[in-house]
Amino acid sequence: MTTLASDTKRARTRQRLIDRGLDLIERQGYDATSVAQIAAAAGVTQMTFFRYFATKEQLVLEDPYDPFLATGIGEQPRELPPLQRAARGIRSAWRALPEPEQPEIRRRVRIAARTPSLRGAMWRSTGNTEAAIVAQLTGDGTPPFDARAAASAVLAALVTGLFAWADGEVETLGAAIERALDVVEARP
Amino acid sequence: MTTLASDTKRARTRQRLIDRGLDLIERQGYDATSVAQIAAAAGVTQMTFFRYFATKEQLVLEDPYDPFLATGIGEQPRELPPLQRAARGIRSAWRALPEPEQPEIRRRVRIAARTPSLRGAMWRSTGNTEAAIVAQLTGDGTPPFDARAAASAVLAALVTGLFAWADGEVETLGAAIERALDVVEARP
DNA sequence: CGGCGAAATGTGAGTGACTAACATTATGAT
DNA sequence: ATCATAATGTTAGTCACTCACATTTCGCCG
Repeated sequence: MTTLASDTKRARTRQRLIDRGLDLIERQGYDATSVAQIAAAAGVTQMTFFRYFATKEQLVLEDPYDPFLATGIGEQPRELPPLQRAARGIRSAWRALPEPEQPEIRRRVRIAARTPSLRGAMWRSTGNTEAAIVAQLTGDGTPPFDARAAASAVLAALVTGLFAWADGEVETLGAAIERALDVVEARP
Repeated sequence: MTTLASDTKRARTRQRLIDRGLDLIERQGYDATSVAQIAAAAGVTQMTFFRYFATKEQLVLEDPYDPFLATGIGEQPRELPPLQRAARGIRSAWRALPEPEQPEIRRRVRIAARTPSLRGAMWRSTGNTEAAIVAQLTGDGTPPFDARAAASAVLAALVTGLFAWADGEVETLGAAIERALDVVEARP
């Protein structure tokens, strides 16, 4: 069992699928690019593609989200309503995070932003993060209904910010996130 | 051109597809129910199904949303931040609306809430409403980025409320919407 | 160094959503 | 009764995705 070498090969094949796949999709569009085509471009079979990615969507939607975003919520003052606690918590968690490698993420997000079917899928892919936020909020005593409403609202704003960033509307990923959170946190 | 009579037949076939389709899906689950099965149950061909519904999703997702929800936003005071304007506007538009026929909507929403692939599709199906809200907000002078962030956040909370209602967690549709808006509007 | 075993990949057949071109039936107005 | 048109059917195809089974690759151990 040669874990190291085979892991290396696995990783290489996987990366080839991603590189060739994103290339093709950027050139032709997501819907116009077939899995067979991507697999062929990576020198591999359709079947192998599906051994690495359960669906065609997942090639693009390596979710840029992270349940880690929820970790800052517990530290927020309890007097704040859940929406503010979530927003502030995410802001502080984000600031504590090292800048992620943006070029790859940006390719993916730009594709997702331009492909209607993927915009919906993106929403679904935030499921883990949403659950983590909800768990933090309910742990603080927020009723589940309110926790879910607040978590989904904050994440929706974040996704919107991501799309704006991928479109070049905002300079940096950080700026997009901060601004999206500003909108959510704004007080009358 | 017998518009009236043929429209009647069209409407009947369509309704048969909806009734039989929702029946089957409720019993077997969305993924386990094939279009061919639904069509057969409605005494019709697969091809005919697709002449009435572009996709299988659309049988369930006759969107319960309505761009009409955006109409109340213009009346909100300009000093409010966009998130509050959107939430208050939707609240007043909703109150002005006659109670929709809930049983049918509830069937659909319950199915959507239980089917992961449909949860994502539901998000996409709010597109029209979101655009209407964004238009209202930008018309009031809100920058597009902020308008989109606020609109998506409010709608996300609304969808969450809808799901809770379909799950029986909240008594009435109206209560679910009001409460979701409460969470979004809450001030620190 | 030669073969063993597991990981990686391939093959072939099948299902189900969806599309397009073309043929057929049904229906209501004249 | 007839005729245009709406409604439906037929057939054949593409593409995402699955399953069962066969084959290759490759490091490791005797």
